[in-house]
Amino acid sequence: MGITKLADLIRFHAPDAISHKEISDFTGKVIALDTSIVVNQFRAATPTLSPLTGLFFRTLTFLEHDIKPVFVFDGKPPEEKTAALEKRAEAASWKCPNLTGTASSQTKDCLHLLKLLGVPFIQAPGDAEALCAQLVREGTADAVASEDMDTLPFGANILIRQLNAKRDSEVVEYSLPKLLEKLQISQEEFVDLCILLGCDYCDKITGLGPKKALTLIQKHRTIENVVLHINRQTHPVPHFWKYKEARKIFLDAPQTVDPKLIWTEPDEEALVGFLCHVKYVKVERVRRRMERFRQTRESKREERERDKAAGRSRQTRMEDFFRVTRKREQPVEAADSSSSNRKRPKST
DNA sequence: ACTCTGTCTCTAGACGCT
DNA sequence: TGAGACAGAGT
DNA sequence: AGCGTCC
Repeated sequence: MGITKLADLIRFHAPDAISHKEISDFTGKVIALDTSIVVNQFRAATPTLSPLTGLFFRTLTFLEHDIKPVFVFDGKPPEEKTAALEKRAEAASWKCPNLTGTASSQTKDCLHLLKLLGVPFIQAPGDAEALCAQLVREGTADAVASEDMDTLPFGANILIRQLNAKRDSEVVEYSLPKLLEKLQISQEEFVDLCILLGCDYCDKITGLGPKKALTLIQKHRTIENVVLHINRQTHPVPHFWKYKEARKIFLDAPQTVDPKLIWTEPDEEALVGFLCHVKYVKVERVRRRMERFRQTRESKREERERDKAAGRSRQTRMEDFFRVTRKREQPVEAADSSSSNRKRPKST
């Protein structure tokens, strides 16, 4: 579920924290991905067939762009989240939610596939989103790609949405520093704001939506102070409200060893063996994709050689990450400061 | 008027052939 | 599952 | 670009 209406709030109150890019702008970056989100996307898109092929194709596309993905797997969700998970499972189907953190067979398949692709993965102690955010905070990853907004209160500076394998698709980047700057609140205050908006870890105060919650936090800075200044008749505080626990989950980083992330060449023969023999994917499909993969990499390599020979210095580091705006200029100057920054200036 | 809530509806990935 | 559109109720 | 297929 993520944070209720947070995307709307940002779009309306801090559009400058959002920038539109394309996948090639993330060349050379380490991107952390919440595996369960990715797999669920493929499952939702093609309910009848395995999400493995989707994972296979998309990961290769990342690698073709010299993007270094690291897949993070969910661990045992925190106690506070079980209520939300149960409610979600009940709404979806009768199935009991996985509260134990035990790897399903599907998860094992994903692990195996990633291993054959030479892509690193990490088992999170708790929520994958939390660990993704920590990887970004400590500099292990440059950004986290997810459709969920949770990583922002978890402290990930850069969140990327709509990062898929389609050509010319718009990638949406959220900058946490820009967001806090624009809203004029601290990270701690932002966490309180997210709790008021509604998160997975505790109840919310009914009657408070994005606009009021933001105003209240900007005025009173903490949930404790907000509670003192609202009408408790019209906006009753939940009984046994565990907002402090939720706050702790967001702000206290999960302890984890910083693993050395290694990317190696995909093992084509093993991939064919697994995907085609075990999972019955058409051999020719896998082969053809791997062929394209090798060709794309080769041409990229040649291109780099040419650039180096031409004296162009290599792509540098973190700095250009925040400044990439080499898309054709967007008509941002044209009045309209409110919400519609969503124009697509076309595609190359 | 403004804003939150509930309910409804639609959509969702990537490839390759034409 | 989430995200937009709409109707409805509360302030 | 549109559309059927992937498993």
